[in-house]
Amino acid sequence: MKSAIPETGVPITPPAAGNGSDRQEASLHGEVLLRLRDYVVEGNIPEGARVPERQLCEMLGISRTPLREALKVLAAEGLIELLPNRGARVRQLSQRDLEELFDVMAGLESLAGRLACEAITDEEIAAIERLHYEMYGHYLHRDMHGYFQINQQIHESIVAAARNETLKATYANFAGRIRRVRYSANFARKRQRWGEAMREHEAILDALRRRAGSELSDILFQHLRNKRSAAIDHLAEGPDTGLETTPQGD
Amino acid sequence: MKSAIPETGVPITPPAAGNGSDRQEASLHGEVLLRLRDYVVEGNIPEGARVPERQLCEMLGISRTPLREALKVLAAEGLIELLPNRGARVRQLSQRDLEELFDVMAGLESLAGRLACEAITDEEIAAIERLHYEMYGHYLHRDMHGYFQINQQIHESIVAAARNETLKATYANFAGRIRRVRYSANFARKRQRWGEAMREHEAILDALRRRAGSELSDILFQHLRNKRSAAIDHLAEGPDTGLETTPQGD
DNA sequence: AAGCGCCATTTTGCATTCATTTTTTGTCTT
DNA sequence: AAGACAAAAAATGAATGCAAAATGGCGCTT
Repeated sequence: MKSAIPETGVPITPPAAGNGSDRQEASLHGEVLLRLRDYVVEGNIPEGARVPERQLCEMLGISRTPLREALKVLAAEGLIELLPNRGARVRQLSQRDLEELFDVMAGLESLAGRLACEAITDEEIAAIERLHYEMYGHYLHRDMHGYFQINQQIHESIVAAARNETLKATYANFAGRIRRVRYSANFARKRQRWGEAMREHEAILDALRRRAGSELSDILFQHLRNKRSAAIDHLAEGPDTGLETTPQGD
Repeated sequence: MKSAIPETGVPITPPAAGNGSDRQEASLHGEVLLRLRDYVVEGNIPEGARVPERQLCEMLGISRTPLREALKVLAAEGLIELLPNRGARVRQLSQRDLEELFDVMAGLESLAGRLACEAITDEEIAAIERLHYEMYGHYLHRDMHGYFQINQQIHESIVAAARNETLKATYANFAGRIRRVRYSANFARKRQRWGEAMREHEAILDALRRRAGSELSDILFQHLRNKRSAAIDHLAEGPDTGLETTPQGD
């Protein structure tokens, strides 16, 4: 019995207990869903690894019914896949899958930019500008971790400015799928892309200030497309060289 | 006991029976999922209506376990919503929700157009041209039904040409959510939009022939945006006037 | 007669149990 | 010793059972 799951037997906090995390979810299956999703996204389960329900039940301290409900949802979200009679496995993403995901993400951000131009306030733009300069600081200090942190915040700000909850939820879903790969592959952006990306970000800000919707849409798509190439290339080459590090990013 | 569901007690065909529809799905919950999704999308359940599990079980001839699994998935897909301890109801879409959905659809089609330009073959373009002329015929004959049928095929062809299964699946999901509203509201496009839409379609074809990705992206977004206005306006005014008819369409 | 509160019924949420299917293990044959 | 077959063990899929919450109805109060 080789368990694919590293033992972190932390049972679900009883519903009554003060929920440390502020997201309350009365039902058990809801709680399980949130926990399992994070667990998978954070890469705690190896790709394609078999995940016996029983083991997850013990780990979460629940019965199989709510667990199976959560698994079905995760499968619908594209994080895992359910082979009939053969259990759930973490979805293995081919290179092609990743390319597709990146392109859809690019499309969503592109849309977000276009919509943002219709509704964004000057204050929001100012906030993004501040983030931009903060990121520039990280860039100058060669602080990749800080850089990607801010980078992600910028992109999320744009999505938020689009004023479209449906888009936001969809974006979050795809971001999760990709993040899962990031965590496990621990891949980095190329150094050489750094300066380029900074310039692109300036163009993004510029278009945003001018509320140039379709222009921003174009820039964002290309920006993400470039990232896609870098990321995919890196994955194809194999994991980290040790020269660059990154925990997560945009 | 007022049932929200019109009685169409057609139990699920036993797994052994020759599956008339070619989509085979061994597991019961999978079958239930497909059936229920169609059932909801086709508008058989009134908006916001309460749907007792028991009743659905009888209708489908199964026990509650697989049904509940299917409900969770449908909730994740956004078709229904599950209130804790208070059952499932068909998701009620506010006007704002619809606007958001249309915008996301516009973004997805816009992306599809952009990607399609990278990979579409001359044959595929020729096929779309044929559809276009066929649609033009329906337009001349004032045949709205035929018109929308072909219209939908055109948009689906573009999505198919994008060569992105992830995008295609996401597109299908949102299309389902919107179609549900279409079925129940039975709303129509304005007559006045017809000519305009035809012109836009010609521009789409033109950009596609030139493989002008970002241009096509722009045109498609605007095209869908215009439709959005027409559709939302119509919904706001209230259902059909009787002058125009439409079963479904893009 | 209208409003409020209590109790019965229904319904949901989860655990447990049962039936298949898959996987593993052990043995036998060659 | 290697491969194949068969039986045992385990895992999945679905149904049933049980506790808690919600809905509805009834009587009571004012």
